Amino acid sequence: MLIGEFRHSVDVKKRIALPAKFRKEIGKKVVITHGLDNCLFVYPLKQWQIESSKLADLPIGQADTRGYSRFMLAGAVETDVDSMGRVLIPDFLKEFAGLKSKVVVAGIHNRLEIWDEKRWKEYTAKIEKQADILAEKLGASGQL
Amino acid sequence: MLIGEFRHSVDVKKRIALPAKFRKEIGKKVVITHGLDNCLFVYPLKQWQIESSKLADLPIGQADTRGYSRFMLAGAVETDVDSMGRVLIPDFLKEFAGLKSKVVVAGIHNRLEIWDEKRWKEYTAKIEKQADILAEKLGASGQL
DNA sequence: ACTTGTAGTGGAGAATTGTGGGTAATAACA
DNA sequence: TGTTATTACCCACAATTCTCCACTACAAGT
Repeated sequence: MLIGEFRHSVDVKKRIALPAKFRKEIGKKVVITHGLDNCLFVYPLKQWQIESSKLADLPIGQADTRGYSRFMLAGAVETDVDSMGRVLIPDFLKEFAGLKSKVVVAGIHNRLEIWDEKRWKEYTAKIEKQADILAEKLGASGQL
Repeated sequence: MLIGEFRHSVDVKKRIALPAKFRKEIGKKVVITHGLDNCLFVYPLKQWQIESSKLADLPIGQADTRGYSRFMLAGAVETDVDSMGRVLIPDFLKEFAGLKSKVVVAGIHNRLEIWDEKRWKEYTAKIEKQADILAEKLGASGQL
């Protein structure tokens, strides 16, 4: 289970160090792709196979699902983790997520998320305020 | 069953000693995460697995549930309890809960809660006044 | 009341992690 | 084919984190 929140920086060569805690669980190959809410998703290769097959099963007849699969699949890159536990972020993904120098790497169950630090702060500030309401809602609808 | 309320302090290295009473029941590994009402939840590893599997099942397609799982999962850290029964509090959690020097560690059934002493006093003062009203409400709706 | 044991706090040394840079290899263009 | 630019791999340093040990204070039992 990948959990936790870590602050790292993008170096001049567009590399981001993955937190040491995650390295064992993640392995040597990962897939980085467009995430939701302007972040990047990083899946361990194994997990990616599960996720991408879900996308493959979506009906091709609907414009919405077509668009969504393109968004996720075409935006995906398979990358090696280097010997120091770092991954290289392609330009188009770096730009998509608006990554500046400081980023946040967050573990969300079976994936990592990479956020620009500023956006992360804004997002979490918003969520914190709603957390109790959300908990209430999810509880009421039996999802929690 | 974890019950009781203990006063402790955060040392210069952001460590908090867990009450000796709880150590056996808690074990060597715990997960600390964002709690509701600005405190931190501390789960024994076993209990966490139960809680987190609920979160893992939430749909990724809804903004609400995405936000809530980020709040709980990215806000969580798995930590070892050191040989003296202490846990390390990461910066972002310490800040979230507004922990100063003095904290309160409270046992709530199957988890611990860590509160800043000042906030705890304010909160309990408020709740004490309402306790009979709350009991009434819960009784009326058949929950108690 | 004294002694013994346990619990809470603080500090120092050691190991690990994060980040930057340097060199070699590959690719592209002239 | 030679030269340049970009990418990949590896090493080293610096800062942070972890682990272990010691001291003090409170509590309990004799």
